[in-house]
Amino acid sequence: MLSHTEENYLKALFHLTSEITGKSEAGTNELATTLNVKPATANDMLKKLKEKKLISYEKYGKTSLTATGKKQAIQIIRKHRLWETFLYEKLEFTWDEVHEVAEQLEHIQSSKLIEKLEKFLNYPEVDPHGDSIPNANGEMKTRARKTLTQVPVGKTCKLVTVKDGSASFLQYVMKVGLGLSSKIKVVTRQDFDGTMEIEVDGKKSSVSQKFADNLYVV
Amino acid sequence: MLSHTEENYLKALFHLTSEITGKSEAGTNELATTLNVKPATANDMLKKLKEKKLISYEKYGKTSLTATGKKQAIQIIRKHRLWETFLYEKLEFTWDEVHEVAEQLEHIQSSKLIEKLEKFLNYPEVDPHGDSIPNANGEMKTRARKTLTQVPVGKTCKLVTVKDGSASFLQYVMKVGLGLSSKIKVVTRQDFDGTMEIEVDGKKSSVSQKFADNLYVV
DNA sequence: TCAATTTGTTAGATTAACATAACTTTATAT
DNA sequence: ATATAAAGTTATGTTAATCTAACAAATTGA
Repeated sequence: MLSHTEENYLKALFHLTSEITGKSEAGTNELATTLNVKPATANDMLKKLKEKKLISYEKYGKTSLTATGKKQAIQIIRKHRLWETFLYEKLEFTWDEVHEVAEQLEHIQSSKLIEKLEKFLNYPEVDPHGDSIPNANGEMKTRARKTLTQVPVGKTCKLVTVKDGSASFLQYVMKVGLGLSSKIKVVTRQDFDGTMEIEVDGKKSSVSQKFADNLYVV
Repeated sequence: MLSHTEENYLKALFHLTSEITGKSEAGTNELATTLNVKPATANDMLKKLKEKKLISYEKYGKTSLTATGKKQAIQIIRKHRLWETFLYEKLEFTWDEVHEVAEQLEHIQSSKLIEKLEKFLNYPEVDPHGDSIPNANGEMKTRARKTLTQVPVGKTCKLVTVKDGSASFLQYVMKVGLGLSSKIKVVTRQDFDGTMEIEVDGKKSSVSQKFADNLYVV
């Protein structure tokens, strides 16, 4: 049985070494920063997690999760995302409120609880941020999050979430007629600077690449 | 902000000094026993809680909650009971499974969460064990509780809750075919030792007085 | 009433998770 | 190539929550 703190280290390591970041190892300082602790503290924990065979770590080297460690990390992420889905869908939390509470709920120890919760939510595959939810075996549809920038001309996609959640950006998004689950058709794209023409509910708009990079779609 | 441990002490003190137990103070050893710690450990915590003005405590004396401490304890109990209701009603947990998981969930810190959960459950007044759920202001309907022992022969009553909530007792209760809201008919009672014959869903069982004393009914 | 039992307290250790300060190793930049 | 910066480590200390062992106070029962 892992402590809350140990679980948080595994989760942080998983995120720091995912496909999205592109890296397969993380540094001690980097890890300490993401967990808001001092490097010395992280160093202590790395030794402990190595002892438990959850990470590969050598003095002055980079750290990565072992197969076992990764498995455990995925289970925590599974719980986190299921709770986020619960908060969003059943308790009327907004997308920006779910994370903080899910950070606490993910540490509740009860396999029955998480299985029943998953069933109650009707086996969702994606959380409110559009991240896919691993199943009980840790298998995860790697629908790696895609931004609007990656959608080919002529195709239509659905808005899942935004990367930058600032009020100013959200207002801009709404001005273009977009909301959660909006269908977006990519009409044209300039090779020069990535500026795109998109169509939402029959309404055409021109948006910059920076804008498109901030929209996650499926 | 209280630690999980501090919250558990307040909760234990509340239960040890409730109307049901009849007492208004608790001893150090008694408290230690219910929390599964050594008296020395409880003693340290009592000093700390006194410092925080959550309990009244004097060296070699008995302990009781202050108004502030009681208020906090009730909020924890409110959370516990709402989570139990959620597990029972929404996640298909059985009667005897809810407590253990609720012990963990009750420590989640988020007033929004508990308000939304209460709304989602449609403002329940009673948890799956029949204990009333305090509202956001800490107000609680104190229903006069009657035990099965007090029901006259020939009468039928409804099971509301149990006095001893241990898993082993709850399993025994279920074995007799009893569940929340079960109708119980008292068929016979021996004057000698109080042993009763009862009927639940047409099924007859013989139960001891001790057993009957543990069942609250209306 | 006073010796025995129960109850409560103190002192001193331990463990997990953090910190600071001083140090060592590795990376980098001209 | 090597001085400097960045990254990582070690030693030491703190706090919260636990323990054991020894001691002190309060209760009780003959």
